[in-house]
Amino acid sequence: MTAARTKPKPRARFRREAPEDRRRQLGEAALRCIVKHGNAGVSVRQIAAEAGVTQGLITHHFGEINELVAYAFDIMSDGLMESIMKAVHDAPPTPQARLDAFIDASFSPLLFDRDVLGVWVVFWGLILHSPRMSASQQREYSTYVVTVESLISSLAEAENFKVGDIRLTAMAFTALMDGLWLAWCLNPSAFRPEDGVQLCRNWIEGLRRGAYA
Amino acid sequence: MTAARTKPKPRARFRREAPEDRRRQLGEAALRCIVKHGNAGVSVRQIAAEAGVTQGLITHHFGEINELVAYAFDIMSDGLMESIMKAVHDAPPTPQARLDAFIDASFSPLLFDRDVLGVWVVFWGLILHSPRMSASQQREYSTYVVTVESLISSLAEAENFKVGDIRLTAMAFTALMDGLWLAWCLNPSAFRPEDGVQLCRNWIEGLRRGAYA
DNA sequence: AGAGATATTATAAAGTCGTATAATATCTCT
DNA sequence: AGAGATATTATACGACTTTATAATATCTCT
Repeated sequence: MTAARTKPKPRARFRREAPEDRRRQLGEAALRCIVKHGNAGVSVRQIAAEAGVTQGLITHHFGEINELVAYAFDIMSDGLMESIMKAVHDAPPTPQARLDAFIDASFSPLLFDRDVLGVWVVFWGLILHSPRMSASQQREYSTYVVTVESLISSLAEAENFKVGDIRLTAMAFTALMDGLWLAWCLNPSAFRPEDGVQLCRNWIEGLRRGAYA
Repeated sequence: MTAARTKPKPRARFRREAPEDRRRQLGEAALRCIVKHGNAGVSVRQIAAEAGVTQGLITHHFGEINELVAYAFDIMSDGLMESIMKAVHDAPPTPQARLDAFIDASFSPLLFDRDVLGVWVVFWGLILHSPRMSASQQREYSTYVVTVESLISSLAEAENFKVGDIRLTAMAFTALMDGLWLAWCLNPSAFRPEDGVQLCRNWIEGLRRGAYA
């Protein structure tokens, strides 16, 4: 035999990175894959390719792929929450201005985005079938609602109107915003983001007029 | 050769059915698979097994699997819409009673159901990536909003209050209900269905008080 | 500079996926 | 009752999936 029958493929060069860095890279690659292909993007091979590494690395860092996806969810929800909170923080310190900033940020192109919903829809699907994902979602939802509660009750105090059950009311407002987000992303020609902002303001106006007392 | 090397498997007996019947059977089998396994349930083999037929039948009746899924979406949305409209139709013919019936039906166990949301989440994921699915969704959403518009404007007329943009307002109410549905299904301990009904009534109360004029 | 730790690659195994093909059983119609 | 139409089965193929394994390159530390 003149030529080697087995050609030992030359091993690719690679950088060795800290586990936490690599985990984050993989998580972000996962998000990009989900944006591009939806549920079909949740695949060890695709994510590894997107991150520019081999598949074994995912097994090594996360064990099973579900763990990676749950981690990606945490990255994503932390990021969104952070950008909203930044907007609130940067607003003038009046209850009205802070609530407006919250609404505006929610309907800004950063959040009010088909790609973002695409990722969330995939997560919702997993949450319904995985306790691990469900736990992450409950944490996320809870902190979100608490924030809304606080914004609303500050406004109520400042303007001296009554709200019956603050927690339920905050969940209603959250639901309204999520519902508008969903409807617009599924069908962007239905209304404009500004219309969504206005509808939220109308809801607040109902609150002022005592509809939730 | 004494024994036959190839054992020709005896062909299974089967009933030959009208195409429209078979299509519906396959569509309903698809829905059951999606309920059971979420996105993972969308599979030619699984659906065929669920329907008790072989895979080729799906190709034969639908060409590609996406077509079957779109058909399943139509079955499902028609069914839900029909059950809501029945409730409205059975209510006393006053605007208030009809709107209440609409709300109550939306929060009844038939609709306010994790399994139902599970199916919709899968559909949403497909809608975002498939023009075919998107077309079906737009039809569905449009008829839904028109219904809400009609219920709201009847009430406004009867009680003599003003609504600025009926269409946008109807979309807000739709969004609120969808958002509550989503939140509750993802986390059923967050609130009770009755709370959801109350929050919708509060929204209507805001409408009455002119918050959307 | 050399050794130990481990992050990373390469590769294989077993299974599922969607679609295409040809054979055939079932039904309808005359 | 027999023939034609077609709904249905069985099977094959190639691409993709997840997970497991052993070999190895890279880095850190002394």
